[in-house]
Amino acid sequence: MTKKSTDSAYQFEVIENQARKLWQKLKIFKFNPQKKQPLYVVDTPPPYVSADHLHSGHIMSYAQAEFIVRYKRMRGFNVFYSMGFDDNGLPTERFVEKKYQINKNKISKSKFIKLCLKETEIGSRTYKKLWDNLGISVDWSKTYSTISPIAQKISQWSLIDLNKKGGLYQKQVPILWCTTCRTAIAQADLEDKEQASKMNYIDFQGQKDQKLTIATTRPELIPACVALYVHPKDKRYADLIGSSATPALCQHQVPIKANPNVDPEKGTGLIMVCTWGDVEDLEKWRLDKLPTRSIIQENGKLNQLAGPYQGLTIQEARNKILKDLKNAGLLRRQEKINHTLNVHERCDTPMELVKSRQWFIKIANLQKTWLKYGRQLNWYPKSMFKIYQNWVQSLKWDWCISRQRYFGVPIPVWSCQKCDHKIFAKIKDLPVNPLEDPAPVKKCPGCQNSKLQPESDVMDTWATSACTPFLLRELVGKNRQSVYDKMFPVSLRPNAFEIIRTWDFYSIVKSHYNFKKIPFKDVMISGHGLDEHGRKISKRLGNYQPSDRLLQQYGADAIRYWATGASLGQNLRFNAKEIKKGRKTAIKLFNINKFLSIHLEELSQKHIKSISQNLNQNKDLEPADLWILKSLNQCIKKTTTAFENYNYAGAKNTIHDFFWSQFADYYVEFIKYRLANSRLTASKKAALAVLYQVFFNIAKLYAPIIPFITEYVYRQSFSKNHSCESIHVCSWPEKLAFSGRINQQEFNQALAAIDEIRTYKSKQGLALGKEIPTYQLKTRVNLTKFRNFISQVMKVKKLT
RNA sequence: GGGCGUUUAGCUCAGCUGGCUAGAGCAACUGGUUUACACCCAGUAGGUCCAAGGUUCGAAUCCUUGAGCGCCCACCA
Repeated sequence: MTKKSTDSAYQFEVIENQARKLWQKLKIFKFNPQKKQPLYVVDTPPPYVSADHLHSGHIMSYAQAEFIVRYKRMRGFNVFYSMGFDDNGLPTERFVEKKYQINKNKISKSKFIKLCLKETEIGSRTYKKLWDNLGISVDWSKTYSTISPIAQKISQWSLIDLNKKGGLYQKQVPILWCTTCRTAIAQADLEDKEQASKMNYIDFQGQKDQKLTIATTRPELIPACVALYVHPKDKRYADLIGSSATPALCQHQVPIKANPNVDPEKGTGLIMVCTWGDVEDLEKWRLDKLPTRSIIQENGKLNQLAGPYQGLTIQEARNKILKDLKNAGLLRRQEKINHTLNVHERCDTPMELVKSRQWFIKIANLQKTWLKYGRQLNWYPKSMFKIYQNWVQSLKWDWCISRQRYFGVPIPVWSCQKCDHKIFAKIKDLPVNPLEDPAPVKKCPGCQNSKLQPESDVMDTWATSACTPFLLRELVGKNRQSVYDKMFPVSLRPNAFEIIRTWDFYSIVKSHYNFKKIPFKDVMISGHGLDEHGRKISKRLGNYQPSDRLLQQYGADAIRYWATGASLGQNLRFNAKEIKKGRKTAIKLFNINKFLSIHLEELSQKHIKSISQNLNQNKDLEPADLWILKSLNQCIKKTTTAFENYNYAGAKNTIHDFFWSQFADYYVEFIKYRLANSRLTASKKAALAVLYQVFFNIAKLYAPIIPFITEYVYRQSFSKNHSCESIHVCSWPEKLAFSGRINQQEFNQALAAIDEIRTYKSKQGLALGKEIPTYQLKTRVNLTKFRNFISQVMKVKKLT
């Protein structure tokens, strides 16, 4: 008993460690495919292992989804909750390049891949530790990584199948290109970035020595100019249509054409079309079958067509040509402007259009299909469908899935060098790497040529992660056929809003081609974690605390509690006070548990057994008991509805109100005088039974949100009388049956009377427990019924 | 230019399909060792619910218009 001073205070380290060990030992979260209960399959976003700065935002979004997982588990679902890691593709490669200050082109492929694998190993360990500490209830025997053989196999299968269904093609076209990463990229990989630039007004040479002024922000593309355009009704230029011009500092001639899309108001009304400066150029080039003068190479440097600018980078060429134009007197004027550029989200490099041979999945002209699927999903919150819709409607390009990179899933194809016939790998051989493995046939089935070229490109990392809805069941295996079949489509896809246009959208694309089905039923979208000022958390700003330090400082329960602070889809500011509120809640539960156990200690096993029984036979319940039970039932109903709608924030608010304002601050105070009786009266027994039942249910309601302290409470006070190994596999609370009726309004008057006396004592500077001889109530209350109750609770000898 | 979200107490936010005097936590102030808890308890003060108009017996809540903030998309000659 000398240890009492340390034992009697709440120490989250001890409590949380105990719970972690218990869950591990009992394998509470292990998926059991043999269970009869309905399945609930969660398609958790596999985090990029290359994130080396985990912060409150990561904690927030994974915790929010996990509240639902724990709730569903208690609801009796057979929950499948696995964790994957997304470790292939550009994010990882960029991370490795930055960390080791290298460039993929200056290191051997095998060395580079080795480094990538090393970093992904480190990354996944970091994440696993964080998730364990946070109490993310994953079945760790069901993990995958997107570079693992099983993921490669499914990803390659999906692609081959998609090809059979006509969704795949290879083509040499101008494509979005990143000159830093030296790979093709997709529309979804672009990001907006505002940049200061200059609008340059430059004179081209017309046929009759006229000066034709064009405006451009990209003068380095002048050597790539293939035509000039005016609006057909623009009087200023009407006589030019059909003639030609010579771009500034160039020798070649370009035609002057008319197109109604040209806005006479913008610039000079005379525009240059280059191959290819932007999407507009591309359209006119296609439409009018213009010649190609492509000057930007894959490495971002200019080629021989650029003449004196050959070998320069885009920026160098821009500076030099502006200087030359100025010297030649062809630069009329410059205007400073701010414009938004499309940049590659991984490296901030402005996107270029470069002609290149790539693999595509057909998505661009199927908007209606994608919207149809989108409407079939249950979006939580509903408004997130709009983001999806918005994106689908803005699709311009087919999905370019080939990347000229190293660390990814290979495209499982060989091409005949003679007739370009495509030979796909055999399904039974997957996963394959065409660069290392033999082709499935010796000769081209088309022309009998024996020279087969292995594909060297890898896939966009999203092309693999988009397969997770049908990858998860592979972790269970086909020998569990009945479960395997039911695991797709999955029940829930939880993710942050910024990957709706990538992960969610691409998953729908894959699922459409491969199965003609929606990939998931419910989508739960989370917001962002922000810093305390509402700014986006970024490594560059350093405006965050590392997640492991947060956990050490506050404990997992407290931080999880904070994560309930944003309603679904909303951003959440970091707020240390809100975390402390979580800790206070844990402390309160800890202390009430202590209060309960002190009273349970006095009882015999037989009596404890009896108070853990149903209350519907108990004839001794008093008004306060009935009031709290009725209130608990309302709380259970409201909390359940909230969780059913993925509204963990509403659930928390409901439980919080009930627990603090009604249970802790009132009910526990109301029964103290009954418990103080040294004899085990019927009244005392009733109070203990209600205290026991209500507190048990509160612990269960809180369990999905603060799993550690609730597990502690369960082990301490309830597990002896209930068969569940852990509170997290106990059944979710349902409406309690009890005998007796209560007039809620009448009882509310008694509560008002108690408040009145509390205020009086407080204003008099009296302790609440101080006995006062007499008090005259102003509140109208049925005293014949409640005199004894009020005067006992408030220690008033004579109440009138 | 288009879309989405947001605006409620000093701060961070709840307020569902319109209905009793608009709530919580923190901060401030006053008081209190009360047999679970000083990591506590009780109380006090603090709000033209962004603005204007409309619907209604009644609006923080619904409609219209506008403003501020944040995000996404488009344009970037």
